[in-house]
Amino acid sequence: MVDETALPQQLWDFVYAYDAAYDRAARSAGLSAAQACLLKEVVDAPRSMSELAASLLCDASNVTQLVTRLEARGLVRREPGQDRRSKRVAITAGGIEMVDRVRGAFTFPQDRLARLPLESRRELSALLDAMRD
Amino acid sequence: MVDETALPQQLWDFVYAYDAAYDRAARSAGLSAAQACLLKEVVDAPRSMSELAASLLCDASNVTQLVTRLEARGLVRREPGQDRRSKRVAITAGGIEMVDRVRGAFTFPQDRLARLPLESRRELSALLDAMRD
DNA sequence: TATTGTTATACTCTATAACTATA
DNA sequence: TATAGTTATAGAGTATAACAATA
Repeated sequence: MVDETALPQQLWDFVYAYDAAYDRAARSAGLSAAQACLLKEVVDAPRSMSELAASLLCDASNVTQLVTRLEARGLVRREPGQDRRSKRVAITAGGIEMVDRVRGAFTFPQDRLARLPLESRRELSALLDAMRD
Repeated sequence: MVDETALPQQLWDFVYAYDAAYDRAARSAGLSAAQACLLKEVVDAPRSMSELAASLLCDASNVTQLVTRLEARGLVRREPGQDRRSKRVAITAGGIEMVDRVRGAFTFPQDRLARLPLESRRELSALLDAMRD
């Protein structure tokens, strides 16, 4: 376990800025970050509601609402699943276009990263290096 | 500008997991992530409402509500600012204790990072290295 | 009984617009 | 007029609990 004290405050700042950048990209496409995340999860293959809850780290009832909103906009489709209880969420052409838009709008928060003290960037690099082994 | 296509999907996964870890830590202390972030901003020195809006990257009206909730729980205090329009948000002893609790509960999502392909970790390291110069 | 998903509900986050008080 | 902050409002994200249908 990596000690928390070894993590520079600036690493959190970087994550925060990265997150905000993603949020901006999603919003520029007319989506919330949560909606964009869900679309990304189903862009390659359909997923069941429970699979989505697991990978999005949220409750199933939340997925229900997210999917309902996305379905109302024609970006995903509920399809019958394996047994008659489960459903698969499949992306539509419109949904794929949205994913592409978000990707295109995303810009790496280089300015924030560049503002990190040398020391912090070194620490982060070292942290990653240590994990290679 | 760093090209978006150079960023591995796994980098986003890492950021996502890091963010979720912070959220868990905050919740284990009975705070939302947004509340914990605000407390962190005022832990060293009082800040005005508008300063908080700027550093939290959100609207001032949002800060008003966050501070109102935190103040109701005795974690921050509104103090008179420079002129009679502005206010400073100061942390209380209870607020400091909360920040410490969140810090103590935060655990680095090492498992996720360890799951990154070597290739991705190398790319991230390289990205950081390149920015040193 | 256990699992999959939904519904009802409540709280928080967030922004926009309109507002008050002060500068 | 401009600035700091608040209030009113609305939409979205989120979880808990209770529920229906299926296994």
